[in-house]
Amino acid sequence: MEGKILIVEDERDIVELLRYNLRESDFKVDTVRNGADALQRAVDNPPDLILLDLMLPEVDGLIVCRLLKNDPRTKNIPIVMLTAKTEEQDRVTGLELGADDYITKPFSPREVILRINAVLRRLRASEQADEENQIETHGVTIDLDRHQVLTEAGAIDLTATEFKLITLFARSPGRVFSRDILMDVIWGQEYYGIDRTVDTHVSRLRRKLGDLGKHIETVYGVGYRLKEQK
Amino acid sequence: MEGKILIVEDERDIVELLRYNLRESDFKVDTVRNGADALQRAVDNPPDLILLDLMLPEVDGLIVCRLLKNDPRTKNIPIVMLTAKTEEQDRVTGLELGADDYITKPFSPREVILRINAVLRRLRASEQADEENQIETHGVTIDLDRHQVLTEAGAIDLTATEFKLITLFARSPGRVFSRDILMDVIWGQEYYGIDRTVDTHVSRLRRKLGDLGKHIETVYGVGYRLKEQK
DNA sequence: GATTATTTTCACTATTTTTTTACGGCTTAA
DNA sequence: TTAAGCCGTAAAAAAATAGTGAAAATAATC
Repeated sequence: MEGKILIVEDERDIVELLRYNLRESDFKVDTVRNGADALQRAVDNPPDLILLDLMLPEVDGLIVCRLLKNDPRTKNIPIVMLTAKTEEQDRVTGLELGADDYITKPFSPREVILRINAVLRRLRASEQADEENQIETHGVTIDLDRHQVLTEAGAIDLTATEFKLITLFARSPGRVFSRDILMDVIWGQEYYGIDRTVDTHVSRLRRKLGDLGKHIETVYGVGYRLKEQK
Repeated sequence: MEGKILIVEDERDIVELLRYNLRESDFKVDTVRNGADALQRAVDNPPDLILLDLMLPEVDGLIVCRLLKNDPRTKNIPIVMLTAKTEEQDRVTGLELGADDYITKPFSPREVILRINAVLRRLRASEQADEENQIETHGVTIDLDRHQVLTEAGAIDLTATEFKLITLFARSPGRVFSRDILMDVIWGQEYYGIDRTVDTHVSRLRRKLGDLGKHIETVYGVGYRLKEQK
């Protein structure tokens, strides 16, 4: 048994599609059709993960997400939001309200399964490693609050993209990130770009970072990684 | 080669437009003109992605989509639907069932390519994140996240092909892989090379791996295998 | 609304990997 | 033992991938 998923969705067809495929993948499935029931069920019978539609009747999915994340009894349950493409534009902010991932419609069952697994695994991994607002590596400090990289020589300012990159690298030193993953994590699912773009950012990042930049390694044919410090 | 695309579309002009542009972008293209053929072809000669017109003669594209997603042999093939703008309104709900993306007509070839790449990338990214990340054998660890083989003496860096090889071997210790199978698994079925190529990679792999390399055995007249550890 | 900063794309070069070639040595079966 | 088919591997050739300056496109800011 992989875990228990609570689906919060009002369209029957989608519920059925998801239910069927999640069961195939050994998840236990529970469903409710509106936000009020979701809150209730999450407390009474807490799932391991909630699949939450952004467009719900009555109470908006975003509100539900916020309420779940504000309630100490449910705040630790990961939430994956289902959003329609057209909505996405203005509402991506939903992610900032505590959701752990989002999937844009239309989506294939396969993609849903993969993302759920990814979120659950990420959660397990981070359960031990507590979130910090500073990351130290190779003698420099990445300060997430200040949005700066602090070195002996002084502070280095980075653009938003560059900062996301170095933060991602520094959180998992030694781990290789493919360009696919980088685009997915940093630019999001809706990004249609070419991978030379990633190279350009890495290139500038290396230059700006000076010594730390030398520790960003290219893994030919695979991606990039930050050298682990010894 | 980027991948193989199956176009399901009855209008010749559109087929030609798509075929030409996809080939330009290094996709292999296969086409059928109706739903029944699509189902058949998807099983017989599975593509990496299906471009499916919503308006098909006889069987509606939506039905085809559902059938494809319900058949275990084809359910994992991503589907991008082609829809006319006017249809979109009333049928968006249906589209949300199982497809991975949709494109509204009229569309520019460039947009189609970008979207196809994005869908394929998204799946690759999720898949990659989903992998097991370590294999232990003969006292060394193959770390998939780091893309390195870790030994007591230190980390060994391998090229992409070498790494695929040792990973394949290590996942099935004792099993013999013929050169044909290796080429199929590692290079893909479209590849026509000579078997000396495989030897060259194995040769370099053995050298780079040191002690572990000694455990890669040649099975004369058959192929290679990684010795099972006792 | 203009200006500035950032991001993305493009074009080209540099680098690294992969494939092929060529040939000597090895293994096996009769 | 020996011939015929296999295999190993240097080295060259070909292909693939990565780096990067600069231009173009976007986004952010004043």
